[in-house]
Amino acid sequence: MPKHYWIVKQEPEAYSWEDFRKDKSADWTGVRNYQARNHLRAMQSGDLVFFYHSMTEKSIVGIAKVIRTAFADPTAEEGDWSAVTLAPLTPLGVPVSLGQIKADSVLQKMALVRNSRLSVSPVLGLEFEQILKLSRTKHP
DNA sequence: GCCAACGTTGGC
DNA sequence: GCCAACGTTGGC
Repeated sequence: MPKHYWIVKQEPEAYSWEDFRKDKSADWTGVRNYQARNHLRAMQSGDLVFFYHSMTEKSIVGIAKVIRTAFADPTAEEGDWSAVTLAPLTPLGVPVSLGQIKADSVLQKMALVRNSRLSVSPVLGLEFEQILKLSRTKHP
């Protein structure tokens, strides 16, 4: 059982869930924000990670898994930055939109909503379950 | 395309 | 150490 849950954001035009699925795994590099970096460093092997499409889609589209914990980001030319390796686990049955998240009493307090600019944020167990529940439910 | 929120930088 | 200016991100 994973101990922690996370959410990472990505512009689908830059690197989509579909790209990720084809690659089978991806090094999560390029994070240049200390808060986000610290979240990367706190990830443990087997932790589950929601994959969020920002900008054009604004929806959680899949679940990934941490398969390698934090290591020095090879793309960083200077500074103390970290990366992890993620692998796609499963797409969500129905993507969960930011609109749904904001309308949900459990989810509207999510770090994702409170700080929309943070590219890596923690997700509570309760929030994780609630998102899974929404992803199994069709909505108009 | 605009703007709000946030982070970073640099002058004092 | 404070704060104004600037840059970046992402929602609308």
